[in-house]
Amino acid sequence: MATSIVLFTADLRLHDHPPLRAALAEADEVVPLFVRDDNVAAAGFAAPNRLAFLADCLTALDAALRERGGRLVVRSGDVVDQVGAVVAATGAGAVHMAAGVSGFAQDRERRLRAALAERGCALHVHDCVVTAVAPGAVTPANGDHFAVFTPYYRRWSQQGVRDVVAAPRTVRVPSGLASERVPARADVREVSPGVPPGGEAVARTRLAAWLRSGIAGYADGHDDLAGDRTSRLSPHVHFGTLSPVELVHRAGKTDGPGPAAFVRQLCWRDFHHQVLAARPRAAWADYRDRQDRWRGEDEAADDIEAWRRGRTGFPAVDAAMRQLAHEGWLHNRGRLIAASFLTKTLYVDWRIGARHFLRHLVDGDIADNQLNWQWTAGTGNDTRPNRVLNPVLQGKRHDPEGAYVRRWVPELAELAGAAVHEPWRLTGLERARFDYPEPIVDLAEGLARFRQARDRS
DNA sequence: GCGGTATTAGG
DNA sequence: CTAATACCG
Repeated sequence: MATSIVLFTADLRLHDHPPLRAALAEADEVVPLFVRDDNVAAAGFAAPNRLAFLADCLTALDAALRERGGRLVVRSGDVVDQVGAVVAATGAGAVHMAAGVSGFAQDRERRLRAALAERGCALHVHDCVVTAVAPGAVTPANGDHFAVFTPYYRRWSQQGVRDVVAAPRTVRVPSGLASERVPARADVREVSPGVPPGGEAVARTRLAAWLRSGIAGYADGHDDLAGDRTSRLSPHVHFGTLSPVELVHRAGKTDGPGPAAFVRQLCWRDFHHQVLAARPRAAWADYRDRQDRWRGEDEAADDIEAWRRGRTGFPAVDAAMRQLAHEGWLHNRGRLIAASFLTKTLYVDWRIGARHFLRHLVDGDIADNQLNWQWTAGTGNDTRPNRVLNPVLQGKRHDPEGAYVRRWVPELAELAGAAVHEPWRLTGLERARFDYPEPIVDLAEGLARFRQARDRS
């Protein structure tokens, strides 16, 4: 009786799952395996908010497998050792998994391939599970990857995506195979209070609601901080409880600017994945070295601490930082404002900001987070690397009524309208009533510092 | 078919 | 300012 293993990583779903489909097609019994990989924690990647969401995803995956006659097998340790142990216990002839793009994922694939070859077990790595279009599937004429988004977007759109694969009706799992208890969200401590529930069922319900009543307004509404009119699907896409291929198909079914803008954002995600796949070092090193001499933890300790705590004195920045800490999620416009302020105005190393975001974001993704930070810092793929976002103007433009600031900065909740964006304009007596910090930096001085630093290069 | 160069366009 | 491509010798 043939047995295959499906190693789940960032693809915690049963719908549109080619590795699972392939395993079921070739084997009588399949081991759906998740390894809580020690190396993930060792790489500093095990943040409470993500662990809590991950626990939900695994619980839901186990439940969905049980509805189909199977179950999830959970192990802990080094992923290569654990897969090897399951191969030894079951005599499995093949392991199926999704391709990853990071240096971590590429290394994991290499190590698995070598270890499984010794056991006479095949490793099948499937593309288009984590991304809609595989990294390297479209390339420029002279190069291994696209460095500018728009040409990539054109080619990506022409390329199209593979068909959606149906979820299996039954999954037969070998009996007697040891598994740890599936982790529960309650096991995780120090989770932000607003972290949403995870899991494929929740994700699919949310997707259906988004397609029915959210996506049509996305082109107009995506930058509206207070309106909160984005999909909020990013955690589900990050953990793979939603398939980007399925998202492209289902969002693309309807015409109009909303669906097109949404699919374009999915393309941004693939774009960053193909950059990182070709340049894994860009996770922590400048994609383009612009000779920046960023300020670090020592030189800018007070500024960095104020930024992290949401006490910079710039309401739009502080609202964003507090939303991040509370929800483990942040509106995209809030990410841009907070990141531009740290890197361009305070001239602090983008890695410090990227690390803080990774500590909190449920959707914290090595490709998207790091390359978006590089984009903002001007070391990445922005074609205008010197762009600086003014946090006051950004606040007035994207939160014109000030409702977003009042929601997240209660010290300013009594101020009406757009006045919340400039609390320093109040008279001394009024200001004394609000326990809110003075701006930690003069925007003009910050701009001058940045220009001076960049002009040296 | 290649390498250099002009053109276009870019979150 | 520069990637990507169209163009040309």
